[in-house]
Amino acid sequence: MNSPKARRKGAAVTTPAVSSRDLPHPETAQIRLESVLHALSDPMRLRIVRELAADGDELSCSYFDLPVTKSTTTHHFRVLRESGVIRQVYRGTAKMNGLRRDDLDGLFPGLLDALLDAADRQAAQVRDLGDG
Amino acid sequence: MNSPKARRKGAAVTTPAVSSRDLPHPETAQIRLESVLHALSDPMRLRIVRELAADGDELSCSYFDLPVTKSTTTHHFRVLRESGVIRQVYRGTAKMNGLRRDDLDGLFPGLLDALLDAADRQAAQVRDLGDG
DNA sequence: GCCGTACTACGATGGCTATCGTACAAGGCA
DNA sequence: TGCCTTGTACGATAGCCATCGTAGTACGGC
Repeated sequence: MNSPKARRKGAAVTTPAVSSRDLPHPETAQIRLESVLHALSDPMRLRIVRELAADGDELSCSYFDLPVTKSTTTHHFRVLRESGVIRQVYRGTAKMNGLRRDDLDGLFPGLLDALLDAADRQAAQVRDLGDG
Repeated sequence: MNSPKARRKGAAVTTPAVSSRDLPHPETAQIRLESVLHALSDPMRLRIVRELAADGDELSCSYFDLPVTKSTTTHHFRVLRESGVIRQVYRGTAKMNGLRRDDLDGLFPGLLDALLDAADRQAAQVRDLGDG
C-alpha cells in the first residue's frame, strides 16, 4: 500500500523512487528475528522459501503453483519481503523473488541453513509416513 | 483444557493419567517445524526460551518476571508446551519448565542452537544501539 | 481444618491475518 | 492501438491470538 498506488493519489513519495515501480525492503540492520520466524511459520511461505533456496537464484511469482489464489500469493510474498526474508524486484511484467541469503547469514549465521535443513528433514519424514 | 477440569466433569480420560495432574505434550515425532517457529515468533515466548536455555535446566513459571499478567504467562507457556518446545511438569505447587533440547536436536539438528545464537546476536545489537 | 502461594480455566476484547473475489495497472506483443 | 499476461489494490470475512480480569483449583504449611 505504499508506492504504486500512492503516486496516483498525488501523495508525496518520501523515498526517492529510482524506478517507477520499486518496492520497500527493510534494511539489513532492521530485520527482526521474530518477524523472520513469523514469516516462516506459515506453511505456504515456508514452501516458497524452500523452493527459492532449492532453485538457487531468482524466481518469478508465477513460477510457484500454490493452492491459493493470486491475491493470497501476493500477500505471502509481501510478508516475506517486509520481514526481510526475500528481495523482490520487477523485471518487465514479472516480479522476481530472491532469498536475502547474504543479509540473513550476516545477521544470523547458520540460521537460514538450519531452518532449511529442518524443513527438508520434516518434508522427508512426512514423505516416509505417506509411503507407509 | 484437557485433563485437569475434565475429570471433575466426569468425562472419560482417554490418556492414562499417571498422576492426578499431568499435561499433554506432543510426541517428538509429532513436533512440527511451523509450530515451533510460530511459538518462537512471539517476543515474550522467545524471551522465555532464551532464559530457559541460559539457566540450563528447569525453571518454575514464577521465576520469570514478564511484563504481562499471570493469565497471559500461562497462555505463553502452554503454547510453548503444545508446540513441543518445552516440557512442563508439576512439582508441588510449582510448575517446572524445561527445554526439550534433546528432542529438538534429534528432529532438527542445529536449529535450536542457531535460533538461540540468532536471538543472542539480536539482543546484543539492540543493546549496543541503546547504549549509543 | 484453614490459609497462602502457584497456577488454571473461562469469557471478553481488540487486533492481526489468511483467504477470497473483483476491479485495475504495467509491460510486452501482434 | 488493443490484447494478454502478470501482478496489485481494495474490501470483506472468518478465524486465530495476545491480552486482561475474575473466579476457582491444587498443593504445602500452620
